[in-house]
Formats: sequence, C-alpha cells, structure tokens
Amino acid sequence: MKIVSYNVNGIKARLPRLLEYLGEQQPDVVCLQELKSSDETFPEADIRAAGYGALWHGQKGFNGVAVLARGADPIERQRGLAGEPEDEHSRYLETEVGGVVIASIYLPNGNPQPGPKFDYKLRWIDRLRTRALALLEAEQPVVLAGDYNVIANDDDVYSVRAMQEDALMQPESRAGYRTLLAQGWTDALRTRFPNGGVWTFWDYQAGAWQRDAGFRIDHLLLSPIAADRMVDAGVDKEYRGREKASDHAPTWVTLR
DNA sequence: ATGGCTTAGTTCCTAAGA
Repeated sequence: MKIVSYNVNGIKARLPRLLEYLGEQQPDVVCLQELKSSDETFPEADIRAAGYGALWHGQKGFNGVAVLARGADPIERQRGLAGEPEDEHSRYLETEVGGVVIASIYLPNGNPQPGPKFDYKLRWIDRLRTRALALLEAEQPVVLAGDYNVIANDDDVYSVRAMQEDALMQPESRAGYRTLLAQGWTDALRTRFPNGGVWTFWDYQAGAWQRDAGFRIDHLLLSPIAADRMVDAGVDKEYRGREKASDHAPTWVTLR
C-alpha cells in the first residue's frame, strides 16, 4: 500500500501533473495539500476518471486538503481540528481507507515570525497533538501525512544559516513537532534515511532546484501498528524537475 | 547584500507561500 503526501500548490494549475503522477505511479492513497480551490471547483470528475475516489476540504484562494484513493471512496472521519471554533482555514481532513486511518495535514507556515501567524502555527500544532493522542489511544493503523512546515533537524535543510530566522526552523516549531513525535509516532522518512540529506521542497526562487537547495517538511507519521507494517519510504523527486511542477515533490511510504 | 518565482483573486497589482 503506497501512501503519498503531495503539496500540489494549486490543484487547478497542477492537474495535468497530478493525473500524470497517478497514472505513472498508481499510488493507493494520495493526501493533497494547498488545493487553493473552493469545494465547488475541485476537479472531482478528472480525478474519478483517473480511477480515484476523493474527499476534499477546500477553501478559495489558499489552503485546502484532500485524500484520494485508488479504486475506492475514502470514508470521512473528521474535517478540521477542535479547539479554535473561529478558525476557518481548511488544513485537516481525516479519513479511513482500507482499514487505515489517513489524515491530510497542511500545518500553518508561520512566517513572518515572531507575530500572529507564528502564534497561530504553534496553537495549531497543539491542537493537532490533542487529536493525534486520541488517535494513538484507539490503537489503529494511522498515517498522518502532510506538509508540516517544520524542518525538524539541521540535516533536513541545505543551509541552516539561510533558514535560521524562518518560522520552519524556530525552536518552538521544532519542539512542537518533537513533542508530537514523542507521543509514539514514527517519522517514516527519518527511519528510512536517519542521516538526513533528503529534501521534499525546493523553492521556485534563486535556482533552488538547480542548486539542490531544498529541505524536508513533508512528513508521514505512522502509529505503532502502521510502523510495524512499513516496508519503505522515499521522495519521488523527479516530479519536481518536470514542466509546471509544484515546489514540493510527492513523498511516500509503503505499508504491508 | 539583495532579490529572485508561482498561484490565485474584487486580476494589470496584491496576498500568500516557504
């Protein structure tokens, strides 16, 4: 079972690239982030024609998450996180596919920091931790897949110096992510590549892709039961180099 | 030291991203 996290940076602009990816890789589940699409304009027909059922939680202009499943319709469990009723950002969609709980997560970027956007990021991590703990206590296979906007370790970035003032690398961001992991989650990519040096994002600017100046912020977190079933994990890096690519590459884990 | 690129939207500039 190949489960993918893919920040598409606009589902409309990325649709040809996404359909190409589905056709070539035939992943079983794809968690999408940054749809930048309202619910009404989500390209359901094109995705269904490619052989995938879908659930989506859209928002006009920015944010937006979805879960696609090959030859199946994901079952909805929850959209949004508790704890901040006035929060209207579409950043969390929890589903079940083939007996596995799978959530698509788009954690706030938090720049500029310090400031209200960074405070929101930290609160959102707290809210995610509350939900994640409840999922662990249910003792099911769970995959929390998404763009976490956290560079967890110094070897997860091409240049610590270049990013040291960024919200993605602040001690508070890292502490939030590590406290989440410490509940008992397995960072699939970190398990596969314990020495780092693996990127999932390359900026559009300053020739970042050509210089391989990237970092790892797209993560797949596995509950203990899911971690026991892990076979492999990786990044489908070549898709970042294609025409009209997203600035993120599809990041994946396979489970028995 | 700076700026650079892409997407979307009250669209020919601005916000947001990371």
